[in-house]
Parts: sequence; structure tokens; C-alpha cells
Amino acid sequence: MLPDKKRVILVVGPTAVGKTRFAIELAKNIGGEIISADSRYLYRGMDVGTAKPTPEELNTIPHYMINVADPDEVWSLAAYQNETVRLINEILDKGKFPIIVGGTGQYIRALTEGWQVPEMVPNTALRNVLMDWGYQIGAGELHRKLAVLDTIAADFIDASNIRRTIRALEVIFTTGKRFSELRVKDGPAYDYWIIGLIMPRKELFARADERVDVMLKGGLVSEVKGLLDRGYNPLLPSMSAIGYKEVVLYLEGKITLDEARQLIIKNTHQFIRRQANWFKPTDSRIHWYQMDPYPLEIALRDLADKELGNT
RNA sequence: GCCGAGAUAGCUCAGUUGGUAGAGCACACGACUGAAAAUUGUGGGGUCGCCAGUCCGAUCCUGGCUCUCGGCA
Repeated sequence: MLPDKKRVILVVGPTAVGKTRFAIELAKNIGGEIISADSRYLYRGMDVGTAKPTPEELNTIPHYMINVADPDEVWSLAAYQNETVRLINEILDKGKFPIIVGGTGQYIRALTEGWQVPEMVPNTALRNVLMDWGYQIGAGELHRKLAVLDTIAADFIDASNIRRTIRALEVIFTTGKRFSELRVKDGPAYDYWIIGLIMPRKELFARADERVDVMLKGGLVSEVKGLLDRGYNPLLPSMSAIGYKEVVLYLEGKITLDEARQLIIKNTHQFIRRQANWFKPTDSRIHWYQMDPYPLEIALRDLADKELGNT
């Protein structure tokens, strides 16, 4: 099978479903290189708690967008998108298949739907001002201010979602344009083939729970302690990752280790549910595969059929 | 056996000066355009332990019973 002109493959699905292994095997079979679409793999030194691929796994197939930033660097959707589009072209130029793998639904969607993210770099000072304002008058009232300036944006941002409200106001105040107008969808720039991996939620939860214990035994606490010792602020976006924020609470003596474990499990379940909002079973663009029996062969066959134009 | 406390959603518990009930978690579903493993919205679910009494009306008051927990024997 030869690489198509603009074919890009994606492997999506909830955390702990088994994307990493599947993608590597897929890449080996079709001559692909892997671009991570996981907002937590970006950071160096955050390995155990993010279930990052092992160094051996990273060596078998070229991987990108992993370990590209220190934990105190702030990444974003737009930055991710820009960098990834560049990498896709690079891999295509080499005559290989780009395989985008990850569980960060927003990153995936932005790519597959061709989002034009508003050109407006976050303005921390402005955000802080808006945040203070929001706390004074209340999230609902701040949202009402937004409604005056941009009815459409106010419509798709929940009234109590102060963070989204602030971003919209930030963009409006800085650009003088409506946030809703800048929120453009260009449609897919490549011929995306989206593979969705899924398993019954109960099993998924069980796997995720097991993984939490593996992480704790595998040195999650000392990893977090190391990050704090190196001076990384627990309030950094990177440190808001599941597994990290809870262990920070434990290290600060606010909760016990067992409470931290329970919290991580709880937050992971909620995360899996939220991920399902981006990857829906009803989404006709996604080719869904149950993980049992292992779907590599079928997925390869479906892909081959697609290449031959039979689909 | 005696004394005390308790029995309310799947779990932990709050509550009703008597007018058939709530919160967190769990579970399910949704939003999202430069913080996204973030932030955020909605929903289903209860014969309020059992029986009797008082009352227009009992989950709440009274009596009995069953069970649980703690203390004493």
C-alpha cells in the first residue's frame, strides 16, 4: 500500500483504551509516523502519571509532540494545531503516513474540522483583570456583559463557565471583533481516516483503575515530588493533570495517600465521560472498533479497502 | 441481658417546629475555537426499617417489633 497524497490517519478514544500500542502496531504495518494528540504528553518529566509511551515504545516508531515542553511552558490549542499541521506535511513529504494518536478531543476536532482558532495570544494581565471582575460581580453577571457584546457567543458559552466567558471577552476587548465571528470552521484540510477504539465503559473504568495503582507503585508520588522540588508551581496548567493535582494535595498533607488514590480514580472516570463528548459513537466520521477481539487486522483491512477506493 | 445511639437515593449523610424530601459521591447525557487530563450545564433514581395509634394529614409525634453500632455486664 502506498501513501496517498494527503491521507492522514487518526486513532482516537478514551484514556486507557489502548491507543498507544495499537497506533505503534498500525504504524509498523503501514509505514507511519506518530504525532501525539495528547495535551499531557507535551511535557517533559511528566511520564508516570500521564501513562506516556515508554522510551522503548518511542524508539520503535518516530513520535512527535511528546516531550516538547517543560512543565512551566504553557501550550495551547492554536500552538498545537500550528505545529501539528507542519509535522503532517513533513511526514507526508517523506512519503510516510502521519498517524495522529490521542485523547485530547479538542485538539483532534480542531484538526479534523479545520478550526481557524482566533489569532489572539492569551493576555494574562487582561485575564486576571477579567477574573477579578468576574469574582466581584459573579460569573452570571459577567456572562450577561458578554451577551451584550456578543449574543451568539453568550449562547454557546454556559453562563457559569467563567473561564470561557473570560476568553471570549478577552478576544472581543483586544480585537474589537465578536468572538463568535472569529470562530471559524474551514472543514478538513486532509483526507482524514479516523479510527475510534472503544470498549464497554465498565471494563474501561476497571482498566483505568488498575492503571492508577500501577502509577502509584511506579513512582508517581516521587515524580510529583521531583517536579515540586524543581520549583514547578502546582497551579501551572501542566500540573492540573489528573494524578498530579491529587498527589500534590497529598504531599501538602491535605489528604491521605489513599484519599488521593480515590480522587484520581474518580477524576479519571469523569474524564473518560467528558472525552466521550468529543468522540461519540454516533459520529459517522469515526470508524469504531471494539478492543475485543483485538481490531488491528480488521482496521488494516478496512484501511486497505479504503485505499483501493472500495469504500 | 441492661443502657445509649441509629435505621432517609447504589454509598455517606442532611432535613422536615407534622403538609409524602435534599447534598456530595456514584451513574447517564450535554457544552466547548490560543488553560482542554482545563472549565462547565442537565438528568434519572427514594412505598424516609416494619406494624399499629394520635391527627384532616405521619418520613417527622406515641407505642411495639426487627435490625445495626457503641458501652456495660
